[in-house]
Amino acid sequence: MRSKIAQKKEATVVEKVVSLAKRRGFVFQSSEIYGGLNGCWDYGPLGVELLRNIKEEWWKFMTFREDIEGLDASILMHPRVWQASGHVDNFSDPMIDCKQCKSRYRLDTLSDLVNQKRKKKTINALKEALGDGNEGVEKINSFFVNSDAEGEAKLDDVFEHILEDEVLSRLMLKHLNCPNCGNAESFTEPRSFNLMFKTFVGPVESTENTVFLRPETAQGIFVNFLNVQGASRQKLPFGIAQIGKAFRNEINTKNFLFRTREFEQMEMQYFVKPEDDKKHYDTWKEARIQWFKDLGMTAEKLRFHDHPADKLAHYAKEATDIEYQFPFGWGEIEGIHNRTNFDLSKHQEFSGKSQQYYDDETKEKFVPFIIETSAGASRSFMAFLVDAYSEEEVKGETRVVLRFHPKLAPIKVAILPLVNKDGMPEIARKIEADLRPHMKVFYDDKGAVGRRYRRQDEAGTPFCLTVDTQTLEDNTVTVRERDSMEQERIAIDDLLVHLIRKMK
RNA sequence: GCGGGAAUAGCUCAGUGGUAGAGCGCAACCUUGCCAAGGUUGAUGUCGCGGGUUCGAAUCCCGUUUCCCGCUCCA
Repeated sequence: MRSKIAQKKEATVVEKVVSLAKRRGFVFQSSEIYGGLNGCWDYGPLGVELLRNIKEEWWKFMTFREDIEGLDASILMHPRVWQASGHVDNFSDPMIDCKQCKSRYRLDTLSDLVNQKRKKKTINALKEALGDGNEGVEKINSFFVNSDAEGEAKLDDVFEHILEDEVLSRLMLKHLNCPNCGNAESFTEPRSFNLMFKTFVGPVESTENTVFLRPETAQGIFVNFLNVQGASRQKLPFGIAQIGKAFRNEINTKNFLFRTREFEQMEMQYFVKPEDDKKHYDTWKEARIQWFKDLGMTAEKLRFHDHPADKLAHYAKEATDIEYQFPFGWGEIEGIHNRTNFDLSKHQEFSGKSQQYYDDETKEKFVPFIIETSAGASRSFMAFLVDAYSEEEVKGETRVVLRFHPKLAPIKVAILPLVNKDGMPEIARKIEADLRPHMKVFYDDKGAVGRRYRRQDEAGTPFCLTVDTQTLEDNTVTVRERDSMEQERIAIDDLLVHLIRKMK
């Protein structure tokens, strides 16, 4: 158990990182000069490099192999896609909250929590409040008359009908006490929590022109399954990888980049024979956590969180999250799911187009199973950033270092003339020009060299090259390593090879 | 969506009704001799935003936005 002091200290780590992120140009708040936009963030000069490097490493990991193809699907898709996927239906349920005890209820299941006696009392109270001859009362009476249900079920039926009526449900909720805490008049207005952003195709804002910003990139892969398979002549098992933005109209945003309304996903959907699902699921599960470790993320701060069978999503047979221990607690950075043939079957059903795969060996047609690896690029960014952040005491001063893996570091090498004279700047500029085509470099000749080192530490630059007096004599420079602060002398001619080797 | 806290220079913060401040950072020039510590000069604020009270508001009141924490939610 963590103490309050420990929690407080941990909380400040996020604050420090947010502060550093802004100061050094990793992350800015969106539309800051207008007061910001809730849950949206912009990646600055260093941030965009880090994010690109993360995505680049993922892309190479996924597609530099024989059995995975790349894809970049449109963000806007046919609205039927989201009906087939279940996103439209599953997330349009109106909800209410109890202001007293903070319980949340789905309006369509609220009836189950209210007993007969209470229902009767509530309906009567509603009718009384409306008054005789009122339209609403007549409507309620017609619910009774038209209900096919018998006996007690009839009351349930009517109660549910009232809840489904937009006007009557609001009125009835005023007479219904919270099933949990029993308080009266403590419900909020019913609200729909559809997580998808809507917009319109074409200039007319009408229902039939409504499309959604995708809430996940996966569906773009699923609907292109046969296109990709045919074009690439792949055979099962094979995967499709995609990186792209997705949008969810979250109720609450939270924890810096962790829960945002616009975010980026790195998804790879692996299509397999149904009987091989377990094997591939296990393989990908291990491969994905190893990826984070190989890029320097602290192994002790990574774990699996397997979803128990009774809490699986409607499409999943088996699921796990890769979680990172953020300062605010464990949080998912990637999900690995066995999605079965749910998605392709649904699209087959809704589109009327066969999504079956023909196996030449067994001469069988079937809808493949899908093993999904779905990583959050934005969340990974935050995890890598937080994980890299460190402070240490050096001669009584605090040294702030971002210990990025060299592959992820926004700037790979800083080139520093020790002093701005004796021809050192000229040599340093020459080195800069030679290295720049190969990697992101930064030239700095301002102020004392120690200060320049520290500035690079804060940006996470793994190597600093310093041109000094000895350079003038033997054409070597010092290569200063970020984490150890140790230096070695390397001949200028060997620099490129040396650095590339160091960055592996 | 509910409750609590916060918002003043790029960052960290002081400023309880009377001229907008400090440290660090940043920029220019000088000086340099390997880990943020020399010198000189300089820039930067609608005190989150909008109303109100007041002769006068960063300060008091109301609203609002954003961030953080807790609850809730997270297919």
